[in-house]
Amino acid sequence: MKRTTIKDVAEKAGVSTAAVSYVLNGREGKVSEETLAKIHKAIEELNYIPDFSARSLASKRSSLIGVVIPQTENDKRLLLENPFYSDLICGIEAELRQHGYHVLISGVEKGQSYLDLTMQRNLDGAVIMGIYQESFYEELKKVDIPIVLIDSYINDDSFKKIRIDDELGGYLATKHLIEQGHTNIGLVTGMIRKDGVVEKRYLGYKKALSEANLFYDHDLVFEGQVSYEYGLEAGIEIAERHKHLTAVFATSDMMAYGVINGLRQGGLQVPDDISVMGFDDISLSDIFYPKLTTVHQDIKARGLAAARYLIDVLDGKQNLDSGVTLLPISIKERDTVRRIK
Amino acid sequence: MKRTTIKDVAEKAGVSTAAVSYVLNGREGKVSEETLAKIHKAIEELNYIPDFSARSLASKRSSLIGVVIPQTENDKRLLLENPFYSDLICGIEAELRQHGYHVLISGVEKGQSYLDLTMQRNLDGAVIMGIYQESFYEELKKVDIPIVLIDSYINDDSFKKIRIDDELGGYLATKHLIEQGHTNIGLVTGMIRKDGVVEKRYLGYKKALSEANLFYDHDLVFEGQVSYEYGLEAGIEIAERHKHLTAVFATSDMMAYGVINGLRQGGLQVPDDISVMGFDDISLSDIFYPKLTTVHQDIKARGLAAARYLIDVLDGKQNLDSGVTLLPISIKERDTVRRIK
DNA sequence: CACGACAAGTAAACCGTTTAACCAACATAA
DNA sequence: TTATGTTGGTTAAACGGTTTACTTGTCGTG
Repeated sequence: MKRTTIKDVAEKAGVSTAAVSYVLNGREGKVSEETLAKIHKAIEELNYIPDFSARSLASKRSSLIGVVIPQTENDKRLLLENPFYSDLICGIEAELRQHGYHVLISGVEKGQSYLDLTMQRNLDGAVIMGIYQESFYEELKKVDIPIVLIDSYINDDSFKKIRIDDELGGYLATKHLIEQGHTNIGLVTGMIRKDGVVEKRYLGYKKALSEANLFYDHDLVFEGQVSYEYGLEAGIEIAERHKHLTAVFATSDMMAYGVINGLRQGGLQVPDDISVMGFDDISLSDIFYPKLTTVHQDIKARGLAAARYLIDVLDGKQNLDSGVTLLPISIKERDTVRRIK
Repeated sequence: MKRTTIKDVAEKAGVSTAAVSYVLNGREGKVSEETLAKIHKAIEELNYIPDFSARSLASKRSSLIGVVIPQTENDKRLLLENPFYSDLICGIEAELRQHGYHVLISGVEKGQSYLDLTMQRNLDGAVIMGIYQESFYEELKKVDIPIVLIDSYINDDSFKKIRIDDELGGYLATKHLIEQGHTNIGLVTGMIRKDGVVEKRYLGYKKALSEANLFYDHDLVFEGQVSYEYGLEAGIEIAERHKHLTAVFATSDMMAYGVINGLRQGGLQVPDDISVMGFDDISLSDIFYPKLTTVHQDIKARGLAAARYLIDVLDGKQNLDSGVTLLPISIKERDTVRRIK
């Protein structure tokens, strides 16, 4: 069965294809009320559905937004099991769909470029989650579409960044623990890489310590993958070998859960024996028991902000912006941190 | 800067565009080793990246697979916060990407059709998660691409279904509780709709009860949204008004978590005061404390199977199959069910 | 009244690939 | 020898839109 095309519509309405195209694209002032009605009627009656491939070929606009999601190193699966990313996508997709855009998700192989995909598909914009090698960003700069970075602190004018103040977050979290009387505070964190989220949180931790005149002990920093599994490992080790700690700050909620379970395996109860503080306030943190005290950020709002930015730029309502949008954070007190005498 | 096209490649290699196209599409036996090498060289040197829009327009193939994710009814956000769906997507995306396909995710508005999107984007195939109105499937049948249903029990030859035996799962779960000595077993479940996953699990529950000569009491069936929130609500109510229950079977893990927390709010501890059984074994069930006893299914394998099927059909390695693939399930004993005397 | 400005619409080129149809040259079989 | 494939290639017409440049007709204005 042949596809209904713009030609059929034009014919039925007794106008040129150009006129139909104008209507489809909402060009103001190119068609009279009268022909507009005729065309709408024809579209309706023929049940016309435009072909985005053709549109994209002709116009270089695809109504397609790419979302890059970090993936595990070993198998190449998306890190979607971390609710932080699924929460983000929820916000992004909902907003984009309402504005006529569709979302193409994908991971990026280590060392691979995302440029290929943006060009192959004529992407209109992209949201990049996760942190990549420098070459990744260099490549990406070559393409001329609005791009939002979610996680990266890379200092490059080609990209919009939507962030929180991670250093402040790390600082507030640690300070909160200190205010509750803790002085031996361990840090469980991802790999501390320059210009990474994790590094900033780590710096915040150090700052709070030094401000309180507490000794920074590198042996209390447990550095590994940002994952539940590594948190578990660290928690077990802490329970076994670092019994003098009274609190642990984990730089992501998923790690904090790991830590809590690891501590429990090692015989320590949270918060009775030891306090744990998380970071992110993913949607599960209200569910998981004991309920996690953590640094709150509104993850869905962050997705929303990313989507809005892209939409506004693409609609011409906003100029390309290479700046940083900082979203607020706050300490969310729940049940895993206890004051000590 | 103008885009590098197949014409540039053809020119540089001194052949026709057709030859280049054949190479790009791996057509065997249309080009000699010699020209193949020339063309590859030209592609390499020019750093040529094909335009999928043009390809899709000309060939009706897009290398794009649509994945429909259920969304919440109130706001239109994807139900991605339910790890069941993110786990599925992990499996699907990884497999598809390795075979050169890309994944377009989207929700579908209530009452809307997915036909539009499949036609607009020339989708090569689709995976449908969630359950929709009949008209949704009717519409979808019109389009001539392989489609996999993940959740639906709809009996229609146009679709491939990849499932577990949900009734068996419900049966096994309930039987397990009965074997542990429970006789007053509540059911917390989603809306029981004909041909839905939830209904099958519910039927399994009833079957196990009647098989054990236990009385089925409709008052012990709590029917609401498949969500943590409703589980919470049900849990609270059970703790308040149904103290004689010794066990609850929740038809999804997320609901089970809600139930557990609701019970706790009502002063009941799991599993000491009451046992809880889940269904799905989402990746969090190993993390959440207490660890959930549940009906295990390999969710990622299910995603993988869906992706594989599409790939095989599209590669011509397999015929369209309107049958059902059943994946195995088993009872995963963890810490939320306790034997009673 | 002549002029330009504007509104409404059209014709046709173009976007980058695929692919059906065709062709030449050479090998093979009858 | 002639018909018959096969191999390796080309040409050019789609595919379904968008958009530039152009044509009309109408109106306001000096």
